[in-house]
Amino acid sequence: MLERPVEGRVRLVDLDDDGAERGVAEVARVDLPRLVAEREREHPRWVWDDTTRWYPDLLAHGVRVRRCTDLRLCHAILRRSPAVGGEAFAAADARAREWDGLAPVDPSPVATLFDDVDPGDALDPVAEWRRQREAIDHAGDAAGGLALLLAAESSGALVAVELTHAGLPWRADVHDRLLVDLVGPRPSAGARPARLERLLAQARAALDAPDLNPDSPPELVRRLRRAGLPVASSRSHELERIEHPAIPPLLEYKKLARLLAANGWNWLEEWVHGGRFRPVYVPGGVVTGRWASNGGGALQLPAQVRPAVVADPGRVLVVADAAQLEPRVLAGLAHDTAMARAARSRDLYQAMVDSGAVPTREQAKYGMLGAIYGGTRGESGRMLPRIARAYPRAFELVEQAARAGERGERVRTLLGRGSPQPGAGWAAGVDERSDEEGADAPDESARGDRRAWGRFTRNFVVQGTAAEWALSWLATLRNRLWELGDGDLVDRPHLVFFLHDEVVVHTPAELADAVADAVRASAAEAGRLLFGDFPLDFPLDVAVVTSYADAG
DNA sequence: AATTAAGGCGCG
DNA sequence: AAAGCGCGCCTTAATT
Repeated sequence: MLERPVEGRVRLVDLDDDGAERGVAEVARVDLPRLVAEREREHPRWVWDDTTRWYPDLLAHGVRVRRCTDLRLCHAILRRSPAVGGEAFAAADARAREWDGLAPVDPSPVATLFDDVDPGDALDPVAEWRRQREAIDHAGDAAGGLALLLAAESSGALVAVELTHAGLPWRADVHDRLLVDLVGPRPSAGARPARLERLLAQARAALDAPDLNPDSPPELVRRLRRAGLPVASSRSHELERIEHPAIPPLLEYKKLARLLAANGWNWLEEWVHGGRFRPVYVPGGVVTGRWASNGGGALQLPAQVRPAVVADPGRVLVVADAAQLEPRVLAGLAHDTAMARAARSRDLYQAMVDSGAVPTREQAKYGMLGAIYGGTRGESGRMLPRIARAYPRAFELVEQAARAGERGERVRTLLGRGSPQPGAGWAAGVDERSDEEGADAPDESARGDRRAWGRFTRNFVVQGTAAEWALSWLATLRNRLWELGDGDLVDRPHLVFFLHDEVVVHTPAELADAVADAVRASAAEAGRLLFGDFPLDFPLDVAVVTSYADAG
């Protein structure tokens, strides 16, 4: 257990499995990396308040740790866990509640450990660790799942910092050439590149609007209507259905303007340094347990710029993504053997067709997505009865999650992550039907609120459990990759990108096959961790490439 | 001048 | 094509 530094010294408390103190050491914070490296040989589990406050500096000193408990992330899970009475857990005493407010820090090395005042300084990690262990001990049937979840979440915290440390290999010269080829040379600040000017001139001429600002949606809608085009918005997919000479240049302008705003030269200057893109990943940043990211839009890297992600000389990228992860997870979650049978095929959707459940692959896909997201209209809605008939257990699971949400109840993932309580004022008016005012409008909107929340909880159980599979995959893979090489983290095969159901590993070329094997073995292991012996496959699409753009 | 909301679109 | 879920972040418009 590492405790926050006081006057430049860090206390290190040795705890045994029962939580008893075996000893205490103190070390100057500048000597901490060396001490951690020494103790790491015994493979301890490091317990600390928050990985973002400790690990960047350790990595900067070349120290990688095998496992940890991140009290901040574990606290966040437990306080929402129905199995441990989350609210009661957090409210146990004022001290416990203070952990609610602890925010991760931006993991620029150096700054973190050495800030004069840190909200974490007031917290007692030993006490919190004991509270958490006690909460799990009293979680009954849910204890095993929660323990696995907390371990996986903590391992994810290590991966997140390692991803930032290593960075995604990024060729600024390739990116620049790509931009120049698309829009022309970089103009002076504030000006439009040549290609955009040409497209805009065409659109302005066709609309007879010489001063049109195409970046203002309200103005664009006004101008289009004035030209006789009955549009409700300026969204591209709506414009695509219109036949008019202004539309093609406008659509092309929007596409390129978007690329330039999100991933143009400004982005390149701000986010790529020394041949690496280093976004900040935020484990647990999404309610469902998915990661979020901070800065640079890491989880929205457009396919358009992926050619710039290029392995270093002598290295390759191993890109792997889990095929049709959410339906497979749902099959396991619901113990739906018919669906699991389809999930044993490489292409789950085609297998649904082959078994006679639905007529076409497209319909299988939309039907399944509709079941998971709560679609009611279009092809999704039409397929639901077939899905319900062919896969009753899976269907019933998501239906129950939706109904629970509509009642304002909480749902949980396989390992026990709980959905949030609907906010104050949620579905207001629905219980006030006795009011003789009889306001219909609040009732209507309350019903809409309930349905929407039901779609959220329906999706929560699937997306959240898929996130647990992905975390388990990541945690297992991290350890296997470490064993494949020698030296520092970035000298070995190491993770450089993670995107919900997809990973990118940067590796010496000669280890590519071993990495591909490790990626697949880790996926199988994640399936066993979550679903035990239930027969379920998690096939991956794996590509060994020089550039990210060449995968998939 | 600074902050928030809205519209839009990229990713899974 | 969108449909149904979850995000981050850009620009412009509205509000404080």
